[in-house]
Amino acid sequence: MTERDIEESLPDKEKNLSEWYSMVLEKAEIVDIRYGVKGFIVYMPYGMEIMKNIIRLFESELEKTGHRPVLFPVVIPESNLRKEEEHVKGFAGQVFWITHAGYSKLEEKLALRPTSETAMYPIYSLWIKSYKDLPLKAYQTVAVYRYETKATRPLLRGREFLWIEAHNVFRSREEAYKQTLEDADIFKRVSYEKLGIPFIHVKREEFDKFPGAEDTFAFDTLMPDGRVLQIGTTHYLGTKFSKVFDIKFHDVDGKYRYGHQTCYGIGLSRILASLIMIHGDSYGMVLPFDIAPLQIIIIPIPKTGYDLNKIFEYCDDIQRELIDKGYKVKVDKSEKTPGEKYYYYDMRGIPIRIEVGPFEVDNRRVTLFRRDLRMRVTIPREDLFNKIERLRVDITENLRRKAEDKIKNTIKYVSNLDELKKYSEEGFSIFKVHFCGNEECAERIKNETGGFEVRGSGVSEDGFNGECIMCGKETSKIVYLAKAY
RNA sequence: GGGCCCGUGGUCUAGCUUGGCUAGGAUGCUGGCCUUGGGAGCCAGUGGUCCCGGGUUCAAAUCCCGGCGGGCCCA
Repeated sequence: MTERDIEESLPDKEKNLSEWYSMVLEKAEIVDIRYGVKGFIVYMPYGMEIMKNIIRLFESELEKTGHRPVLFPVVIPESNLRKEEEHVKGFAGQVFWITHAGYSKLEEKLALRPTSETAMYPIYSLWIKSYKDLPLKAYQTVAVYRYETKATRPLLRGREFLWIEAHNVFRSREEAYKQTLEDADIFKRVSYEKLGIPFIHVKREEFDKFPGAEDTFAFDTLMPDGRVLQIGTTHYLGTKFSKVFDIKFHDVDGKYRYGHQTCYGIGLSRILASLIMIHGDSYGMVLPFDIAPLQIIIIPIPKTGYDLNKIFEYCDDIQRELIDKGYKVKVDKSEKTPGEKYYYYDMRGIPIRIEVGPFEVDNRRVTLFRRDLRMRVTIPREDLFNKIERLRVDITENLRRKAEDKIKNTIKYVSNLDELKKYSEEGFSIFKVHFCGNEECAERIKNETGGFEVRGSGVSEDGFNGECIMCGKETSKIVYLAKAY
């Protein structure tokens, strides 16, 4: 493999993440931020193609695990939204309300769903009669609306964002709890394995739970600036909502019981943002093979005095073979120079490029370039398919491994604030500490460490006895601390 | 929540402090020539509610007030 010095077209991602991110979104044509309403953005075709591929992966896993698709209305009557007390309190400040229609004022205000519990559960109550109707597992892929008061940022924090929400009902607490683990497993199979986005799986502290939940579990990933980003959550709701919305079933023993519920949120917009920021480099995006809307681009390289059609035919032949094998392949025959095409497809993260000029045609060879490592190799034409099969796996694995090493190497256990400060200055950005569980301590930690937040305790991680890093109280609870988006 | 910066053809931007010329440039786009192994070059053409509203003034992209939108930093 060879590598040359090539002019970069973006600011250094490590030094100036914000600027880098804005430029990639624009240059790679992911989103258009000029819609003109704060917190609302337009997904451009290329961004939406990637998004749809991400969605397909999650939906496929959800359906494999018995979830069925549904679509509930975007509007929620005020009276429904207000039924579960803690839930309302949690969202009250960020609900968009429809108060008028045409020339008249609505008798009852309608909320744009900030999340769909209160839209779905009244209907769940009608659907569920018997234990035979359980478990009920359903999901929808929709946009939700939250009037964010913090600064909005494209894909990271919007007032409208895409997610998948699964809402399940079970006979028992045990079954529901098992579901929260299945949710984590789905997240691992897609986010980690296919997208190469590693995450820490944590149980949020009492004071940090989803409004109305008994327990909240979250998936936090790491951004290149050392801050963590919540990209998914799953909640055990217990019977809090089922009691309020009357979701009860006739059990085998003839008694009526309330369903145990879970809900699962997959932050699609944020996952796309993570994908861009975690894998990208100074030439733009780098996409894992399986979700790239275009996986292989073939660039013909004309030469004066050499029959261009011969080159095109060679390209077409390669394309035909690879399409037959199931890849997404294009030949760019436009009249732009090869160099300009390289920049274009690099920016968009196309995993593999094939270059075909007189040299390749005359010697029955192909030149391959892999986007993730930016390396070129020339191989015999017959070896192409096998090489691509190998790269398909290698590229995604390489991206995943790099991201995983990064998150693993930034986690450090510390037993006091001085240590935290010291290691933080040395570049560590996620800390494990003993923590008593009190919100006051969490507040003090945040204030005294320049913004490190309690993110919760690692799920299925072993603990040991120690003292709360803030108040010194004896505890076996260990939590993650990190600065967060 | 607090602070700072910004808004000019499709895109990026000069001009604004010190009000006054046909709003200048780059890029893109269209046509042509020439070219093509990491963003080529030349020629011609195309493209503007200077974010919105109000005010000051003989005169506002420029000054003042308000709004909307975007970005950055801090909590």
